[in-house]
Amino acid sequence: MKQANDTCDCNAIHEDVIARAKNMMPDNDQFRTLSNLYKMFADPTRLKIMWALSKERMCVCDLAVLMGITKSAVSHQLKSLRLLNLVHNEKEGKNVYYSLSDNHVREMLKNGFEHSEE
Amino acid sequence: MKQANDTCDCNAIHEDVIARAKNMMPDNDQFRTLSNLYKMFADPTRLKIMWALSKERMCVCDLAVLMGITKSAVSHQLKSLRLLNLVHNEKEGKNVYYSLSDNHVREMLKNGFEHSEE
DNA sequence: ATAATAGTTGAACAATCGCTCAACTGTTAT
DNA sequence: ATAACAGTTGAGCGATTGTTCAACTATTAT
Repeated sequence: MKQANDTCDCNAIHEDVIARAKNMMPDNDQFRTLSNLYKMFADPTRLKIMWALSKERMCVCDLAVLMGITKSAVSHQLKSLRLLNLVHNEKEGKNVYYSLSDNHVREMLKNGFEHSEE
Repeated sequence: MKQANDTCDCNAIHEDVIARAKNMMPDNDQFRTLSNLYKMFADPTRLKIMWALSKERMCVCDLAVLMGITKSAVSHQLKSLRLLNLVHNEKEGKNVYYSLSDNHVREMLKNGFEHSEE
């Protein structure tokens, strides 16, 4: 029996099933990209930040007080969110105001909370 | 000026904003639970496994061949998914067949891929 | 009985993550 | 100018994560 893959440690049991799946399967980059998006929602702090911003525009200090962590911690998380274009910021004097980038993020949050209430 | 929180290192700049948010804010457990759900989607391997199972019921070996990793790695990930009730399994002889638990998971995947194509 | 295969499990390891701390920039007030 | 404050950044840390490896159970075939 043939080994279907270099790194896998077993034989293909249902070759037809595997072939069908392989045919439709999105490429690795798509999985990686999508998992990186979900990663942003996979931490309570970031989730809380996004929830807060979905309600109202806030500056870094507001968020820090609300979450009970340092400005630095908030800023680090905001940077990750910014890199994935989930939030954007506007500087006004000494303050930097953050808000959600678009309604898609808001929708993902809403769906999530609706599901978790089921 | 008063320090609004023990662990935070700054003063409340917009107390009204913070108060409003605090009022509506889901409790920490909800954020934690929801982030744990998203965590399952936050890894390329698990994402691929769920995508595959959204197409067809598969045994562990099928998945291992399809992903090009060991049965053990697949099994570990399936355990995490099982614990959150995202997949369920049926033993048949030597094989254990996995499928998605419900259409909600399928929908989350679909939404994700649709968004990542934008 | 024995061997072979499917799958699970726990230990171990490298890699990644989230936070704190300290140092820094930039803006405002004195 | 100087001080105070908002925010960012990078190093460092403890904790978590994903994988491999080896040992194990359970089922099937010889």
